[in-house]
Parts: sequence; structure tokens; C-alpha cells
Amino acid sequence: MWDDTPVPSKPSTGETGAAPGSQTLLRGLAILEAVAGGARDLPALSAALGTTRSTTHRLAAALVERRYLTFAPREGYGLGPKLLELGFRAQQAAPVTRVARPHLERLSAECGDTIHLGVLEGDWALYLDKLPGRRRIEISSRVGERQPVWSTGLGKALILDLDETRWRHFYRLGEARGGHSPDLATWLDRMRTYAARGIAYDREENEPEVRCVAGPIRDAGGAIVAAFSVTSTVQYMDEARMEALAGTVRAVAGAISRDLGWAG
Amino acid sequence: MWDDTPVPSKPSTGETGAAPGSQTLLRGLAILEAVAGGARDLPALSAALGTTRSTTHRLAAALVERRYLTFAPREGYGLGPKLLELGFRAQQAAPVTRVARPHLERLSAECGDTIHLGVLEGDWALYLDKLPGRRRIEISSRVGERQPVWSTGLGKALILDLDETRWRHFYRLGEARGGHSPDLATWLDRMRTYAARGIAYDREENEPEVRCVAGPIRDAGGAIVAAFSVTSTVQYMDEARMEALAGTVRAVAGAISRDLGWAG
DNA sequence: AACAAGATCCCACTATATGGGATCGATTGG
DNA sequence: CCAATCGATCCCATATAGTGGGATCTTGTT
Repeated sequence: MWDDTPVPSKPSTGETGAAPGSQTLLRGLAILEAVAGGARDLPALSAALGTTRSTTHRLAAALVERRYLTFAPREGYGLGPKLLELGFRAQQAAPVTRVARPHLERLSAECGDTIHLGVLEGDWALYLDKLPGRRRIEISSRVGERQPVWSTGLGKALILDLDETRWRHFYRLGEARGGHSPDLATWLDRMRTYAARGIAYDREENEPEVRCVAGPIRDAGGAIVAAFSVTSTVQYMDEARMEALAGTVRAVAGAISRDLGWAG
Repeated sequence: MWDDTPVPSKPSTGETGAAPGSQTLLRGLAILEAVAGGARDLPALSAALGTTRSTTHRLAAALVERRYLTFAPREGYGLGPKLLELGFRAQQAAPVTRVARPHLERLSAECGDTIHLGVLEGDWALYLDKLPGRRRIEISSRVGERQPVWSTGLGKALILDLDETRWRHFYRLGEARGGHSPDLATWLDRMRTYAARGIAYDREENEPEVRCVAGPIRDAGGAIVAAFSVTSTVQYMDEARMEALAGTVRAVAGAISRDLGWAG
């Protein structure tokens, strides 16, 4: 379950990064994403792609025929069952998801907060699963999406075992794309604390009002292969609750890890 | 196992349904499905598509670049995070799934059998969700897949409210594609019983050894919008257990329906 | 070190996708 | 009730975008 993001190395042909030779395929995928983004009818799709009705219609029709999209006369286009199937398979491909699910369900029922499960994919934290939680607040995150490692509790839990050189690397990645809240020294200092306790926090460092507690999941070899986080707004997450959650999170993380063969 | 497109004996009219004009897109989708089917490297993909290395590579590269596939030097291709995201969204698009999940999780924990959630899509039962269960037996079904209505417990639960004319229609669909176990009269008779009790069974009618109990889920208007089934092999499902499960299934079906606004 | 297998790149040819426009069906409103 | 509108679907001449053979590079194997 690894994937490194290739860095565009050809400055000659322009910055687009779009390797030509598959226009039709890319347009088809763009349609999928446009529909996921809420486009319901042909004009909307044409606008999103910048193609004519004809072309858009032909591609959309092919996607419907292959069940990647659904089409209903009065409602327009929707995401199709084939995506359900492929998405489900992609999720099952990572054994972590299947093993962690029941544990996280139980935790979710118990604490009522939003729970995320994720892995390290290249320099990013990739969300594999999400359990919404009972509160009416909506945490804006999506399964399949990438988040910066340095700023999220989940990301920090994923790199708990790495050395300081690598920690700096992740901090620098964040620096490159916009200002940080904490300076390097503070951030490293916190990471050291998190590493020592085997739990990572996020105290509104990234998003105001949003706090979370995250724990690392280890495989049989003891390596961190995934992490999960319990997220809520500050009103449900005072210092006392975070401390209490730390214990729970550590216990659940241990249970999942043991299911993966971890002996620690 | 395969999503087959039936090949007509007479290729005169080109009945394949493949609307030309999107070869590249269709090939790209075929790659996705080949990878889902286990193809790991370029030669395997080329063979599955019947295209040259070049073409296959270009399409696969585009899919990797768009995160629909992953590629790792030693492991080859895999389904990518984008599919996770789209699949998750497709699932959330049906509110039933979200509402039913917690109830089904609880039921799953309680009974340990495989549970399916599905809706009626045209003349088919479409699987929306699947909870594996604790037994080591594997029920071969996939989320996003379609099953015949007439032969599965889930399918029969979906059409419980329809009239006999429509029942006959579904029975005829099955007849067209291979022999039935029960004759029409028997089948209709059973359907009447199921309808009267508000629960559908499948007593190895479809697959030997496989039995299930299925219940209908109703929306605020009382219409059946989905159904779920508890499936197991006959060794875990004697008559007594089926009777016991009927009560549980009816209760859970009612609870989910009430969450959807049903007042019954 | 030479070999083998797979991935990646390149380029001339043509099969393939493109978009303008015509058609058709359903909704809206006058 | 008919006219106008909007969206979906179909058709076809054109050139553009995709194809595949082969060269090249990378990585693991004997």
C-alpha cells in the first residue's frame, strides 16, 4: 500500500504535468469528479470540462453504460455502483481497514466523536476510513483525501517513530505551503513529548476550534502502518477530556495492533 | 466472478451495446477493472485488454497520475485512493446506508453472520453494503454487484409489497436465464407467505448450503426503499435459528425504518 | 558480468474522437 | 392549447488525438 508522488521533472513541456496521450480517458475521469462535485446535468458537465455537449454526452453515456455513473431522466447523473465496488475493494486491499473497523465502531459508539483512519502515503496522510460520530458538527474531511502530515494529529501519530531528521523534513514541507502556527523548535518539542507518550495531539494548531487525539497502529513487526484519530471541537474537548481520551485511544490502538499480530 | 458482456451469436447488428466513440475511456476503465481483478503488472494488463505495452502503459500512467491507481516498483499496480473517495461518496449518496450502518453493525456483532444491505435497481438487487461477519466462511458477494431479485432473500424482501403481476415479472426474468429450483406456483406461494409475515427467507433455493433471512426497510411514506439480509450456511442456520432470526430481523428492520421517518 | 523482464520513451501513420448541427421529448409559460 | 425552451440523443465530415512497433533504460536474476 505504497505510492510515491512523482515529481514533475520535465520543465521543457510546460507546467501542466498532464501527460498527453489519454485525453479521452482524462476527460472521462474529469466527468466522474464533476459528478462527485455535484454536477447533475449535461450542461453542467460540459461547463466543468470545457467540451461540447456532443463530446460530453458520449463520454457520460459510456460511463453510464459501464455503471460508473447512473442516469435518471428527472434527477440527472449520479455516481454509479461500479464506483461502490471499486471503492470497497480498494478499502479491503488495505487489511488495516478491515481489522480496525470493529474496534473503531465501538470507540465511535462510546465517545460519539468523528474518527478517522489513515496511512502514510508518500509525504501525505491518506484518509482510509471515516466514522462520522454522533455530534451535529461536521468535520470536513473525505475518505481518499490527503492531508499534510505535520499539522494533523493523525499525521503526527504516523511519524511518531521516525527520527528528528525526518520530522524536520515534514515540518519543512508544511513551511513550503503557507505559514505554520508553531515554530520549528516548539513543534519538535511537542513531537518528542508525543513520541514519548505514544499518542499525538492536535490542540487547535491546525484549525481553530478543532482538537484531536491520535494513536498509532503497529503491525507484527512493530512498525507503524496506520493511525487513527478522535476529533471534536474544543467545546467537547477540554484538557481533562483529552487526557481521559489518551488512555482510551492508547488501549484501542493496542487492541487493533494486536489483531494485526503485534506482540508489544 | 467476471462482469461478462454476453456475446451474441450473430454479430450482424453489433448488439454488444458498446457505443463507440470512447475507446480510450473504455480501455482505461477496463484497466481499473483488470487491476481490481488482480492484474498487477503491465503484461497482465496488456493481456487483459488486448493492447500493446505502449498503449497500456500510457493509460495506466494517466490513471496513476490521477490517483485512480497506485504503482509501486516491486508490487505493481493497485487500486488508488481516488476510488476510495468516489466509492465512499457513492455510498453516502444513498442515505439508507448511513442510517442503516450502526443498526447493522450491532446486528452483525450479535449474530456473527454475513449481512448485506441492498436496494432495487431496475430489475436487479444492488448490493450497497456488506458486513463480513465472524465466521470463517466467505459469502461470495461484492458491494456494487447486482444479483437476481427472484432468487435472493434480499431481492425478495425488496419486492414484498408489489402485486402478483410484478412478482411474475421477476420470476420470468429468472426463467430467461437458466432453470429455477421451484416452479412458479410454489414460488408465488412462498412469496405470499413472506409478504404476509413481512420477512423473506432463502432456504438453499438459490445456492446449496446457503440460507438467509431478509427484512424490508421502509421510508417515511411506508414504501420499501431497501432491504438487508442475514446470510449463513445451513450448518449455522437450522429451522429453529431462522425462526429466531426472523424476530430479530423484523425488529432491526423496524428500527432502521423508524430512523428514516417511518411511523408504522 | 551478462541476461532477462519489465517499465518508459519516441515517432510516423491512421484509426479515432471531436464538435457543429439536426432531431426529439419533456417542461414551462403565455 | 400551442409556442418556446431546455436538455438529451444522434449523425457525420474533418483533423486531431491515440496507436503500436521498436529503441532505451532500470532493476532484479543467473
